[in-house]
Amino acid sequence: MNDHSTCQSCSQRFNSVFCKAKEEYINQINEQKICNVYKRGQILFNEGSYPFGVYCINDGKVKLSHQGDDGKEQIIRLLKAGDVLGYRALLSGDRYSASAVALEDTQICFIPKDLFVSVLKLDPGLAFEMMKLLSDELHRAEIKLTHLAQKPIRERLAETLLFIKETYGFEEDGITLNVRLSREEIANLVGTATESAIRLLSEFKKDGMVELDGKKIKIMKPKELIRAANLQD
Amino acid sequence: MNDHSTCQSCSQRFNSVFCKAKEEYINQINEQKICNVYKRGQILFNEGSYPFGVYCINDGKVKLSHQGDDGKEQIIRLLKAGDVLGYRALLSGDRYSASAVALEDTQICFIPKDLFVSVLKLDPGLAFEMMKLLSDELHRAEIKLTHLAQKPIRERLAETLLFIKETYGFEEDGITLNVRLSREEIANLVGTATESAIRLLSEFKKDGMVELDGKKIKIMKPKELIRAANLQD
DNA sequence: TTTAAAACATGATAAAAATCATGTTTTTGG
DNA sequence: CCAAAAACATGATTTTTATCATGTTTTAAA
Repeated sequence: MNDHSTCQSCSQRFNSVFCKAKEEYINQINEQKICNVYKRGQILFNEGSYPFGVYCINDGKVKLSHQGDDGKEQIIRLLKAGDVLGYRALLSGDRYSASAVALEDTQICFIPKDLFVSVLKLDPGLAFEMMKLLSDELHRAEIKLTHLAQKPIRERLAETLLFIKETYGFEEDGITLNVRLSREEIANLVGTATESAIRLLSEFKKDGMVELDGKKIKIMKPKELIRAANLQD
Repeated sequence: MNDHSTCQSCSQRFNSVFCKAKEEYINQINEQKICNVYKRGQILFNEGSYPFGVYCINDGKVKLSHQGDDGKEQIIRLLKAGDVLGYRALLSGDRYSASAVALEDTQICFIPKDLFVSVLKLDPGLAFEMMKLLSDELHRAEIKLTHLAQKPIRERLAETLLFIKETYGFEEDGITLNVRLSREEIANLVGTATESAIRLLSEFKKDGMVELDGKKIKIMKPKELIRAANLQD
């Protein structure tokens, strides 16, 4: 568990969008921040409600998901220590368009809206990092959008497993994905029916690319998985 | 055709991301901007090349599209007068991840990278508007992503027609979409095969929702089209 | 203006993916 | 620890969508 008693000493400080922010503003943020622990499954905020600030993950994992028109969940982002969330709605002046739920017990600091916005206007370093973050997210979303439109589910599942690896890495053994997601959540990340995700995971297992032990997924043949994802870029 | 002899007097100035930028910086931009006319079909920039600045549309229409892994185009944005493009790659420090092509004869000003970035760092008004723009684009991309994953093609086509209407509006008659897109382009906007887009447009015509005259598309029953799009949000 | 190419249209077929059905296993709350 | 619920798994079926094939119309260049 990381030290997050103060923002100044926070282990994630230079691993976050605040990396270039001036000491002076970090101190201000430190004074107004509110730290909290969210249990697995707890909701940080709900689609449709108003943002009162941004959330900064100190330790843990969070999923961000849209509710589709028919009620089906679409997971649009996976977040980890150092990641910030809740800024999209805040900057657009909207309600939240997605819900955030802790995937495991998670420590999160909350920074009030007014403070965040005022610092953003005063500190070009933070503002620029924020723009970079938004640009990167936009890029990721556009790539995903293209793949959803053009790639078959098998390739998208392989890509999703690689994406989970990129985001959360492996456990100590170096092959087990370091997060516990249900098959349904994997399907909602891929953008497919739960049964299809289950079926294809079984196929991947039969092909020896992965090993499945409940929610533990081991990547046995990363190169073949990359091939199965059929990534050009 | 709009006056774009100077940025100060540009008809799109307060209709763009520069609306809150300080006069002083607008003057600087005015001195370094380069105006150009692109003919229909001409390329502004190509996926994979490096950004040297941002483009500001004074008059005309532009499409922004990804090349999918198998070479299939995916149109990710439609742009019009007042819109800026090329900022995503520039802010991320990447190459362009999409290509921009003029959909009709289009007047565009080019603002060099160094100037744009320095003004962005000096002018919080511009920076904040930029963040808003990025946030709105991210929102749009995430909604589209969810719909691609969850909605049938018929609904997505209806939604796309409504989106085209929102973006480019109608001709003087108040019912004809004010842009000429090929069936293939419409398909690449919806994220489907060209034949499917053609087939469903014919269906919409049979249902009396639209009228088709070559590339001219008339929206006859907007309310039914909204219903066909099955939009909850 | 003519003519070749591109775009459009539509039917037939094939492939992909969702849904439905059913049984098994794992989780979880009392 | 046990029972109920949830999650997982897999086969069968249906629906959706893409692909293939072919003919027509439009567009654009010589």
